[in-house]
Amino acid sequence: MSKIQHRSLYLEVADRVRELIEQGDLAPGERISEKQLCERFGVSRTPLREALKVLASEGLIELLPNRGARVMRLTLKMVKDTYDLMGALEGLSGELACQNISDEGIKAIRALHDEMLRHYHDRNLPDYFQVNQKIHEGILAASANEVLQEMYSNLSQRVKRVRYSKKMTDDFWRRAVQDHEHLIIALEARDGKRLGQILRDHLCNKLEVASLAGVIEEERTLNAANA
Amino acid sequence: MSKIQHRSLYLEVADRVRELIEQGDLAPGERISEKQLCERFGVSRTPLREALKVLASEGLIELLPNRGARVMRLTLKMVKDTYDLMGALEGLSGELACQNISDEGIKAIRALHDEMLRHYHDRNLPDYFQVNQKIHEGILAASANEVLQEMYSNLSQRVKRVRYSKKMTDDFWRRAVQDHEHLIIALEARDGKRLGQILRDHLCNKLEVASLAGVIEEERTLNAANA
DNA sequence: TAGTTGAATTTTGAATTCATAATATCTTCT
DNA sequence: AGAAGATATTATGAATTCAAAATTCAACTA
Repeated sequence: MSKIQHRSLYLEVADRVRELIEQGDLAPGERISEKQLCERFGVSRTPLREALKVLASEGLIELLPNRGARVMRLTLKMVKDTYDLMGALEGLSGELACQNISDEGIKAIRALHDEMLRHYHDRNLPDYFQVNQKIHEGILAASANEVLQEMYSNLSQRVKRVRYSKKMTDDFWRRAVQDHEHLIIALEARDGKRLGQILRDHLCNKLEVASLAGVIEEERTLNAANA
Repeated sequence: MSKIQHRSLYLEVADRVRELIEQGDLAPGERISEKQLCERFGVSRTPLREALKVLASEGLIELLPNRGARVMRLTLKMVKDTYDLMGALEGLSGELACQNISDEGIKAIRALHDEMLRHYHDRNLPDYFQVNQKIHEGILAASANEVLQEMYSNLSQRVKRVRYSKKMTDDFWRRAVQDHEHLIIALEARDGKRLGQILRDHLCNKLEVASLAGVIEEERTLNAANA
């Protein structure tokens, strides 16, 4: 028997709009037409507007009084600030993970780490990225701090759509892997302070930001045309 | 001429409900009646429900499908987790503040610090608390990271209503002041790493949590009666 | 008396309607 | 032709209405 879980319409709508923004179907700075989205989703304006309010409080869109909604436009500074914050949160997750993670949990992360190394040696960037992310998510989960996880995923969502920097110099990559070596050592030693420090300093995020300068700049000029 | 700033009704309502929760007029776990609040505020259900959705996404209330809203019930773990997070955020704010704060800014914080010391020597707890908070807010503002500030104030709001722990042992108080001595030294030396570390370890929050165990426990039994 | 069933009532979810502010279109005039 | 102003259209803000789910409460059964 299937459990009948009737989610509210506005949650469904919010999810759909999040997808549209993430996928880029709704461009940054683009005006969001209520009627258009209503027709697209086949719902009335009431649940749509509720969804928009939620998305605004999540920082994904902005609501201009009497002038509708538009997709939040990311400035370079905003993205930098967000990554700084995510770094701090990861640092905390490291400290807490060391306190709470089980021996099996550590083994699981170690396995991911080894897998990641294989992808590194194969120069398989996509798989490397994916496993890398799994490691960070694993530590986050091991922190056993739900508020932390909630905040992190909100921040992550905000900048998700600009995470398309696929260029990664060999030097940066080597240093990132080096960081991860230290990371796994600290984790296995359950050295929370150390792991926290490593994660805070981990250049992964900053690297992405650096290579993002172009992307954001591009957006800026595009939006200038729009406005 | 007065600037006509017509804020949306739902924002006004959200503010009012936040106040009610903060003040304790709406008790944790208490069911929120839409009709009742509508009559109280003199608005229709539409803006009220929009406000409730926003407050839910802020973590202040929870929405049960088809069963209305209730004020979020704080567990001891939730509060602990939130304070851990706030500590991490303060740590980051310290690092960033050292990079961005002006010499005048440092002087201003120093002035607050000295004022706080006077209140400490006078054993004037309320004023001590207030100035203490101003110092932390000042550092936060000096971080020049708006995303950070936004997130911090959200977390702060969530636990605001349990910040009524007025008992403070002499020993704890002495150590808190000691922390602040180190804090101001690190700030004046613009030693970001150090200031960050101090703020993360600053026991102020943990102290409050410790003394909160009672309050929350009390709530738990109350709610058990409700449910 | 305790527990269960089933209407009556209340409350919530969502669509519709109405009012008002913003935008676009059309005159009119220089 | 182009700018300024008036009018029409459209979009948003908020109240109202309608439908469906939950709650209440009385009657009934064991």
